[in-house]
Amino acid sequence: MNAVQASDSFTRSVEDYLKAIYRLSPEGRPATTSDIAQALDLSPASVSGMIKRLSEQRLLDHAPYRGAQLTEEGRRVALRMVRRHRMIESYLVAHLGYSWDTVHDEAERLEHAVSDTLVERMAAALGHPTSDPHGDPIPAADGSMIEEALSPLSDAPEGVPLVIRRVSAEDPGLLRHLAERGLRPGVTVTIAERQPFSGPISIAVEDEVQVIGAELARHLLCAEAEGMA
Amino acid sequence: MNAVQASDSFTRSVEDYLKAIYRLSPEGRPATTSDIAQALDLSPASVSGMIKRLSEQRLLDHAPYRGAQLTEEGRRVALRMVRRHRMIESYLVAHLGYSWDTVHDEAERLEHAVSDTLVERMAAALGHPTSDPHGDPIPAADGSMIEEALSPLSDAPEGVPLVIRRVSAEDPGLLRHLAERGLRPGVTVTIAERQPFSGPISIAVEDEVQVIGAELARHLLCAEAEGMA
DNA sequence: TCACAGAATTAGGATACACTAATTCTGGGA
DNA sequence: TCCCAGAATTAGTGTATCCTAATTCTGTGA
Repeated sequence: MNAVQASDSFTRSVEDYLKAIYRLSPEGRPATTSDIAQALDLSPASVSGMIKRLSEQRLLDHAPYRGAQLTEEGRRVALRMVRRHRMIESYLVAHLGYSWDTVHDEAERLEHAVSDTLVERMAAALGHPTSDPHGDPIPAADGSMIEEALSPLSDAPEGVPLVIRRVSAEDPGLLRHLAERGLRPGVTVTIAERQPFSGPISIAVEDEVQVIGAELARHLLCAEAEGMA
Repeated sequence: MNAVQASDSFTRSVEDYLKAIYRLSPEGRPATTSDIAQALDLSPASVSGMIKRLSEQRLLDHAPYRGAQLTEEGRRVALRMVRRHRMIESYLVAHLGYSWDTVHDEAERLEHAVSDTLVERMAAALGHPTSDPHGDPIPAADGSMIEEALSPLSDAPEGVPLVIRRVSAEDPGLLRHLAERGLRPGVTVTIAERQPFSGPISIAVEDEVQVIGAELARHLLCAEAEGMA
């Protein structure tokens, strides 16, 4: 009862830092102080201070001027927050009438307040989903997560049927725009024609042809449509 | 845009103080520093300090050594917290499998994190209930609340059919004990016999006769059973 | 190789809230 | 009326987190 955390209670700030660092280190590479500061809208000086404190608590590994990366324990906490966030989003959309463009902020606050019990009750009510309304994978309670390799629609070849699996965006306006066009996870699309130089892309979406910008297409992460069943 | 709050965001501590003071001033009489300290498990010195700060924010009226009472604004905030707490408890019991003895702590944390939108969505999902699983009245969104005059079962006359309306207790063990005996809001009971000197009370509960202590009976708030329909 | 721009850290302060210890006030008996 | 026990407040600290300003480090281009 010494090195081990009393249980699992961290301040809201600590949870936010760990989650941000998790998001900023895709391959476990260290996250920089300024990236963390930008992600959390704090000054770099504040981030330096917090990194030092979190290192002392063995939630981060940190060599001065070399960025910070999560320890095993830090990663565990971060993944728990990600699970909470995505499970809460899923629940609010499925049972309380939220739309995917309005659910983020609510989840952002609730994730710090829910108990593990509540998260598991929501999971059960949803049938233990493995992805959230944006298609982002939900880590399992043990921290494991299945990450499918996906490519942005902007890079996909013409003529091949693709399934939108994830929509990687938080901006409500953008999400609403996509929803209005039926561009959401699970939908099958085929690129009809792509203009060169990152120009607009014509896509067939469920019998309709739409033209979208390359910028938008970058947010749509797809897999090749297969028999699957 | 000066005396008026930016919007409606207070710290968790502030919300807890206001809620506690609300509960401690049934008739708007000032709550004492030591009562607040006891309710929140804080030192009286800390409470003195916070009372001063809340007075400056015009959430409390306070004359030194004379206790604190809510201002109109303070009362509004307190009632909003009470609504949240009771609505959350109702929702968790109705939709997420919580029992009335385990729901309090979860609600205590969530009430600081939910948005008004979420509270109203839960209210709608529940059909706008006016009381929570313990029978406590839920203030309306505008702060109005119907409080029925009730008397404890321990004081009720023999032979008169009574409806349990509220169970005023938080202790999980006590609540479980009552639930096991079918003593919950909405149930009709009749006192068969009362022992003198605060002795045990025999009651008929839905065709069964039970004997409970006067202490327990004090937590059961009842109204006379009437036609009602 | 070395200076310098930009990144990171340290220094020094502020705020919110908690605590213990010391002090002050209030109201009720003698 | 006056004293004193208990309640309340003030004084002085500590922790967590943020900030701005000053300083230090790192890596890159000449």
